Amino acid sequence: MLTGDIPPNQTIYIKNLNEKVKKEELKRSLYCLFSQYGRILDVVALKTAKLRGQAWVVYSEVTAASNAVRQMQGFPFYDKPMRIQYAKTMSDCIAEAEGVYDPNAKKKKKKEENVMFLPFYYLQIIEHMFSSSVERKKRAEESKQSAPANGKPAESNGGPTSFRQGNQGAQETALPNNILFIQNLPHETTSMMLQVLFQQYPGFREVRMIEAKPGIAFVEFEDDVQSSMAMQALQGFKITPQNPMAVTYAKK
DNA sequence: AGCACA
Repeated sequence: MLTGDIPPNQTIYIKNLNEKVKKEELKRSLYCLFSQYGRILDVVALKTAKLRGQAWVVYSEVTAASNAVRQMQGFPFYDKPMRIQYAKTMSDCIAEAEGVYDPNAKKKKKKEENVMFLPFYYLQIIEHMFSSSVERKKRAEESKQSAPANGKPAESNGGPTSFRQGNQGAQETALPNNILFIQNLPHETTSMMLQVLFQQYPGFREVRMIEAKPGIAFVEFEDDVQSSMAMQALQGFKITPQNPMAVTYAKK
Protein backbone atom coordinates (compact mmCIF):
# COMPACT_ATOMS: atom_id res chain seq x y z
CA MET A 1 0.00 0.00 0.00
CA LEU A 2 1.27 3.42 -0.90
CA THR A 3 0.29 5.05 2.33
CA GLY A 4 2.19 2.46 4.32
CA ASP A 5 0.52 1.40 7.53
CA ILE A 6 0.02 4.88 8.86
CA PRO A 7 -3.53 5.27 10.12
CA PRO A 8 -5.65 7.90 8.39
CA ASN A 9 -5.62 11.27 10.10
CA GLN A 10 -6.19 14.94 9.37
CA THR A 11 -2.71 15.66 8.11
CA ILE A 12 -1.18 14.54 4.85
CA TYR A 13 2.54 14.26 4.25
CA ILE A 14 3.72 15.13 0.76
CA LYS A 15 7.15 14.33 -0.62
CA ASN A 16 8.99 14.46 -3.92
CA LEU A 17 8.19 18.16 -4.17
CA ASN A 18 10.28 20.36 -6.41
CA GLU A 19 13.00 21.71 -4.12
CA LYS A 20 13.66 24.77 -6.25
CA VAL A 21 10.32 26.35 -5.39
CA LYS A 22 10.58 28.97 -2.67
CA LYS A 23 8.98 28.11 0.63
CA GLU A 24 6.29 30.77 0.66
CA GLU A 25 5.25 30.08 -2.91
CA LEU A 26 5.19 26.37 -2.24
CA LYS A 27 2.91 26.79 0.74
CA ARG A 28 0.51 29.02 -1.19
CA SER A 29 0.38 26.68 -4.15
CA LEU A 30 -0.24 23.69 -1.93
CA TYR A 31 -2.94 25.59 -0.13
CA CYS A 32 -4.70 26.46 -3.41
CA LEU A 33 -4.37 23.02 -4.86
CA PHE A 34 -5.47 21.10 -1.78
CA SER A 35 -8.29 23.29 -0.57
CA GLN A 36 -10.57 21.59 -3.12
CA TYR A 37 -10.88 18.66 -0.67
CA GLY A 38 -11.78 20.60 2.45
CA ARG A 39 -10.86 23.27 4.93
CA ILE A 40 -7.12 23.58 5.47
CA LEU A 41 -5.93 24.54 8.93
CA ASP A 42 -2.22 24.77 8.22
CA VAL A 43 0.47 24.11 5.66
CA VAL A 44 3.95 23.37 6.97
CA ALA A 45 7.05 23.40 4.80
CA LEU A 46 10.66 23.78 5.87
CA LYS A 47 13.70 24.10 3.63
CA THR A 48 16.25 22.60 5.97
CA ALA A 49 18.54 19.91 4.61
CA LYS A 50 16.42 17.19 6.14
CA LEU A 51 13.02 18.62 5.33
CA ARG A 52 13.18 20.22 1.90
CA GLY A 53 11.01 18.68 -0.79
CA GLN A 54 8.37 17.78 1.78
CA ALA A 55 5.29 19.42 3.24
CA TRP A 56 2.36 18.82 5.52
CA VAL A 57 -1.18 19.90 4.82
CA VAL A 58 -3.49 19.87 7.82
CA TYR A 59 -7.21 19.47 7.24
CA SER A 60 -10.04 20.03 9.66
CA GLU A 61 -11.53 16.66 8.63
CA VAL A 62 -9.98 13.23 8.17
CA THR A 63 -12.23 12.58 5.16
CA ALA A 64 -10.75 15.56 3.35
CA ALA A 65 -7.28 14.17 3.97
CA SER A 66 -8.32 10.75 2.70
CA ASN A 67 -9.68 12.16 -0.53
CA ALA A 68 -6.57 14.23 -1.04
CA VAL A 69 -4.28 11.24 -0.50
CA ARG A 70 -6.16 9.17 -3.06
CA GLN A 71 -6.97 11.72 -5.70
CA MET A 72 -3.79 13.79 -5.77
CA GLN A 73 -1.49 10.78 -5.66
CA GLY A 74 1.15 11.25 -8.39
CA PHE A 75 -0.24 14.61 -9.47
CA PRO A 76 2.42 16.52 -11.42
CA PHE A 77 3.29 19.61 -9.43
CA TYR A 78 6.11 21.88 -10.60
CA ASP A 79 7.09 19.07 -12.96
CA LYS A 80 7.29 16.36 -10.32
CA PRO A 81 4.72 13.76 -9.31
CA MET A 82 3.65 14.22 -5.70
CA ARG A 83 3.96 11.28 -3.31
CA ILE A 84 1.32 11.55 -0.62
CA GLN A 85 0.81 9.70 2.66
CA TYR A 86 -0.83 10.37 5.97
CA ALA A 87 1.42 12.13 8.45
CA LYS A 88 3.04 9.94 11.08
CA THR A 89 2.36 12.21 14.03
CA MET A 90 -0.29 14.70 14.99
CA SER A 91 0.22 18.28 13.89
CA ASP A 92 0.76 20.82 16.65
CA CYS A 93 -2.21 22.87 15.51
CA ILE A 94 -4.51 19.84 15.96
CA ALA A 95 -3.05 18.95 19.33
CA GLU A 96 -3.53 22.53 20.36
CA ALA A 97 -7.17 22.53 19.28
CA GLU A 98 -7.76 19.32 21.20
CA GLY A 99 -6.05 20.69 24.27
CA VAL A 100 -3.42 17.96 24.18
CA TYR A 101 -0.63 20.23 23.10
CA ASP A 102 2.29 20.48 25.49
CA PRO A 103 4.65 23.17 24.21
CA ASN A 104 7.11 22.27 26.94
CA ALA A 105 7.67 18.76 25.70
CA LYS A 106 9.74 20.08 22.82
CA LYS A 107 11.28 23.07 24.55
CA LYS A 108 12.50 20.94 27.43
CA LYS A 109 14.04 18.56 25.00
CA LYS A 110 15.90 21.43 23.36
CA LYS A 111 17.34 22.53 26.70
CA GLU A 112 18.58 19.06 27.47
CA GLU A 113 20.09 18.75 24.04
CA ASN A 114 22.11 21.87 24.64
CA VAL A 115 23.66 20.33 27.67
CA MET A 116 24.29 17.08 25.86
CA PHE A 117 26.11 18.90 23.11
CA LEU A 118 28.98 19.53 25.48
CA PRO A 119 31.72 17.16 24.45
CA PHE A 120 31.94 14.25 26.82
CA TYR A 121 35.53 14.99 27.75
CA TYR A 122 34.48 18.37 29.10
CA LEU A 123 32.19 16.59 31.51
CA GLN A 124 35.02 14.33 32.55
CA ILE A 125 37.37 17.23 33.09
CA ILE A 126 34.84 19.08 35.20
CA GLU A 127 34.04 15.98 37.19
CA HIS A 128 37.68 15.32 37.84
CA MET A 129 38.37 18.91 38.85
CA PHE A 130 35.35 18.85 41.07
CA SER A 131 36.27 15.74 43.00
CA SER A 132 39.84 16.87 43.58
CA SER A 133 38.54 20.22 44.71
CA VAL A 134 36.20 18.57 47.20
CA GLU A 135 39.11 16.49 48.46
CA ARG A 136 41.25 19.55 48.93
CA LYS A 137 38.53 21.29 50.85
CA LYS A 138 37.99 18.30 53.10
CA ARG A 139 41.67 18.11 53.96
CA ALA A 140 41.80 21.82 54.67
CA GLU A 141 38.86 21.57 57.02
CA GLU A 142 40.33 18.57 58.83
CA SER A 143 43.51 20.44 59.57
CA LYS A 144 41.51 23.44 60.73
CA GLN A 145 39.53 21.28 63.13
CA SER A 146 42.26 21.55 65.80
CA ALA A 147 41.97 25.33 65.87
CA PRO A 148 38.89 26.88 67.52
CA ALA A 149 36.24 26.59 64.86
CA ASN A 150 34.45 29.87 64.58
CA GLY A 151 30.90 28.72 65.25
CA LYS A 152 30.36 27.27 61.84
CA PRO A 153 26.96 25.55 61.64
CA ALA A 154 27.43 21.83 61.15
CA GLU A 155 24.70 21.77 58.56
CA SER A 156 25.80 24.02 55.79
CA ASN A 157 24.32 21.66 53.27
CA GLY A 158 20.82 22.25 51.98
CA GLY A 159 20.26 24.71 54.77
CA PRO A 160 18.43 27.98 54.37
CA THR A 161 21.57 29.55 52.97
CA SER A 162 21.36 27.42 49.88
CA PHE A 163 20.23 28.98 46.65
CA ARG A 164 16.57 29.11 45.76
CA GLN A 165 15.43 29.35 42.21
CA GLY A 166 13.57 32.52 41.32
CA ASN A 167 15.58 35.37 42.77
CA GLN A 168 13.47 36.76 45.50
CA GLY A 169 16.05 39.46 46.06
CA ALA A 170 15.55 43.05 45.07
CA GLN A 171 17.55 42.47 41.89
CA GLU A 172 15.70 43.05 38.66
CA THR A 173 16.65 41.33 35.46
CA ALA A 174 19.58 43.13 33.95
CA LEU A 175 19.61 44.02 30.29
CA PRO A 176 21.72 41.86 28.00
CA ASN A 177 25.37 42.76 28.29
CA ASN A 178 28.76 41.14 27.91
CA ILE A 179 29.07 39.88 31.49
CA LEU A 180 27.23 36.85 32.80
CA PHE A 181 26.27 36.30 36.41
CA ILE A 182 26.31 32.65 37.45
CA GLN A 183 24.46 31.39 40.52
CA ASN A 184 23.81 28.11 42.27
CA LEU A 185 27.30 26.75 41.78
CA PRO A 186 28.53 24.13 44.24
CA HIS A 187 30.82 25.85 46.71
CA GLU A 188 33.77 23.78 45.58
CA THR A 189 33.60 25.20 42.07
CA THR A 190 36.87 26.72 40.92
CA SER A 191 37.34 29.37 38.29
CA MET A 192 39.29 26.83 36.24
CA MET A 193 36.20 24.62 36.02
CA LEU A 194 34.15 27.50 34.79
CA GLN A 195 36.86 28.50 32.38
CA VAL A 196 36.91 25.03 30.89
CA LEU A 197 33.18 25.29 30.39
CA PHE A 198 32.91 28.82 29.10
CA GLN A 199 36.05 29.17 27.03
CA GLN A 200 34.64 26.91 24.36
CA TYR A 201 32.36 29.77 23.31
CA PRO A 202 33.72 32.52 21.08
CA GLY A 203 34.52 35.86 22.68
CA PHE A 204 35.36 34.39 26.09
CA ARG A 205 37.49 36.74 28.19
CA GLU A 206 37.65 35.68 31.82
CA VAL A 207 36.03 34.18 34.88
CA ARG A 208 35.90 36.13 38.11
CA MET A 209 34.98 34.62 41.44
CA ILE A 210 34.82 36.24 44.83
CA GLU A 211 36.53 34.39 47.66
CA ALA A 212 34.01 35.61 50.21
CA LYS A 213 30.99 34.73 48.10
CA PRO A 214 30.97 31.08 47.14
CA GLY A 215 28.43 29.75 44.68
CA ILE A 216 28.50 32.66 42.30
CA ALA A 217 30.77 33.86 39.50
CA PHE A 218 31.05 36.42 36.76
CA VAL A 219 32.04 35.43 33.25
CA GLU A 220 33.03 38.11 30.82
CA PHE A 221 32.74 37.98 27.04
CA GLU A 222 33.71 40.45 24.37
CA ASP A 223 30.15 41.46 23.61
CA ASP A 224 26.55 40.72 24.53
CA VAL A 225 25.87 38.52 21.52
CA GLN A 226 28.67 36.19 22.50
CA SER A 227 27.70 36.19 26.16
CA SER A 228 24.14 35.36 25.12
CA MET A 229 25.27 32.37 23.09
CA ALA A 230 27.15 30.99 26.07
CA MET A 231 24.21 31.68 28.34
CA GLN A 232 21.91 29.76 26.03
CA ALA A 233 24.28 26.84 25.83
CA LEU A 234 25.14 26.52 29.51
CA GLN A 235 21.90 27.57 31.15
CA GLY A 236 21.05 24.88 33.67
CA PHE A 237 24.35 23.05 33.22
CA LYS A 238 24.94 20.79 36.20
CA ILE A 239 28.35 20.54 37.79
CA THR A 240 26.66 18.28 40.31
CA PRO A 241 23.15 16.88 39.87
CA GLN A 242 21.92 19.24 42.59
CA ASN A 243 23.41 22.36 41.04
CA PRO A 244 21.87 23.45 37.76
CA MET A 245 23.61 26.74 37.13
CA ALA A 246 21.44 29.83 36.82
CA VAL A 247 22.88 32.20 34.28
CA THR A 248 21.70 35.80 33.98
CA TYR A 249 23.26 39.00 32.75
CA ALA A 250 25.29 40.79 35.38
CA LYS A 251 23.93 44.00 36.79
CA LYS A 252 25.99 46.93 35.57
C1' DA B 1 15.00 9.31 0.52
C1' DG B 2 13.67 12.40 3.90
C1' DC B 3 7.79 13.00 9.25
C1' DA B 4 7.54 19.05 11.44
C1' DC B 5 5.33 22.72 13.60
C1' DA B 6 11.35 29.02 13.78
